[in-house]
Amino acid sequence: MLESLFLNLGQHDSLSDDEQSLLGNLMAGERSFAAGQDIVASGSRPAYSTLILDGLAARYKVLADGGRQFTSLQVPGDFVDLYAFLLKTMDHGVIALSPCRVILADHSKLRSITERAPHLTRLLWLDTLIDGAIHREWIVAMGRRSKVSHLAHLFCELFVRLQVVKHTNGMSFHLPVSQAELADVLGLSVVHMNRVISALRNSGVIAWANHTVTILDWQKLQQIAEFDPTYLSMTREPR
Amino acid sequence: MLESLFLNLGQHDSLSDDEQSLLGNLMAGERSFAAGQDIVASGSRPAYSTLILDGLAARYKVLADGGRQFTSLQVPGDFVDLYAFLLKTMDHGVIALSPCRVILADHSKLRSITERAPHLTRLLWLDTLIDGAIHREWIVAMGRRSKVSHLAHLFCELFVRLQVVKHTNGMSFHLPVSQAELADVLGLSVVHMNRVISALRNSGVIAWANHTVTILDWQKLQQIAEFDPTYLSMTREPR
DNA sequence: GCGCCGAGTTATCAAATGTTAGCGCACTGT
DNA sequence: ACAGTGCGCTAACATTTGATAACTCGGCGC
Repeated sequence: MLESLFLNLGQHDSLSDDEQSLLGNLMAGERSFAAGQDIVASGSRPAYSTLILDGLAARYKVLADGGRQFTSLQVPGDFVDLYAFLLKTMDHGVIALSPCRVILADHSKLRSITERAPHLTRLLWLDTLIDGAIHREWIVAMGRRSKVSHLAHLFCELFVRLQVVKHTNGMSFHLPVSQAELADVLGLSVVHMNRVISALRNSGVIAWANHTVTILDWQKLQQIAEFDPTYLSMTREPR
Repeated sequence: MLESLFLNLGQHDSLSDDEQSLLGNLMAGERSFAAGQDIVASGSRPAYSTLILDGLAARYKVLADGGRQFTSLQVPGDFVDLYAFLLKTMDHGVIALSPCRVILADHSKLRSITERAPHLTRLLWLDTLIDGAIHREWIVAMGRRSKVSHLAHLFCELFVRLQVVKHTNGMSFHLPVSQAELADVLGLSVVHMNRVISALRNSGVIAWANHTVTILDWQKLQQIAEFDPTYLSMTREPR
């Protein structure tokens, strides 16, 4: 059941049997959320962190004028709020974009991992660091890429991340979001989001229908996005 | 000499004498960089992480068309690349925006801290988590705030962060950046950056001259920015 | 079968933002 | 004193992006 977690953490360095059982022991209490439901509420002080087993979720903040901005997309094998273990208070919410199955990690058990399992601790720390690296890439995309390039970059990132946890199907992956939700990822109006999507479609590098994205020209998509996966740290080495 | 590091880490939870001496032992090898010099090069695999003792630095990426985007600003007491300890390869550069005095932390010594000092490890982890929280706030600002609000938010954030390490002077702080550099923070053209700065100045909440920002109306600046410092985790509690 | 409703799409116009160019001022080196 | 240079600032115009509205289409409940 924790296969996607093992695939995710294990891509960076090998996980010993002991570590896998520590993780198995850590994760307990499966839950389900419907699309649109809050998985973690802004302002709360959760006593556990949440791992996605299945579904798509996102972190978000809402401003006074009602504007919403997603700050990350979370796929199976991702902790959506591992940082809450040390940050304590959630300064933003996490929402299920599609029906989500999740499993919980008690903060007290996480703490005992930091006391007793340094290597596993470093791998969990690394997981949050990659989170940060993705944030930085999003900042660059929002600030200095064209909107088409930004969207292309997002598709590259999602494809690669989903591939790691075996949630791609050939050159396709499931993306259960509306154009309005995607607009809250890129920081655009819905109308302009539609224009950008049309442009990327017309360039012939992707198709997107029935909530499924198909990459028609991976080479060219990467070029448009100037995609360099270094920031995802997808190499196995001692950590 | 490590006072700003102690102020920075110590604001979140108390640092024992043992932990302070561990940190003292960790940090060695002072260096200086001139404004405009790279402190860490993109693509490198540093064997140590860098702490700022004095000066202002920034992480950045450069795109193919020459566009540059800063992804963070780093003040005294900040590790500019603590994550490189686990991420291994730098996917971006770090530049000195003003003359910088820094001190280094060997990655091998950092690793031994994770093996032997769990509480200090958690505080260092926390430091990188706050980094991530700041990134998320920047994403929200870039995506959904007006440009004036974005700039106001940046000033709020810098003021509060500099206050923690005692680098403010009343309601003023030193900000040794040109408008062109600031444009690379907000993701704007230089011309538009100038318009935004003028607008914020004309609203009477800040003054900015001789590389010194003075907050004239802290209340109103926070309102314009919708600033909520929760994300900076500035409360002292067990971590 | 019928109508409602959400999502995608397009058109039109307005506002925000970028580009290019130029001016003035303070600072610097000669 | 002088020219050169970096930086802040402004103008004029082009392009991108947003706001509003309307139309289509398919799913879904009645």
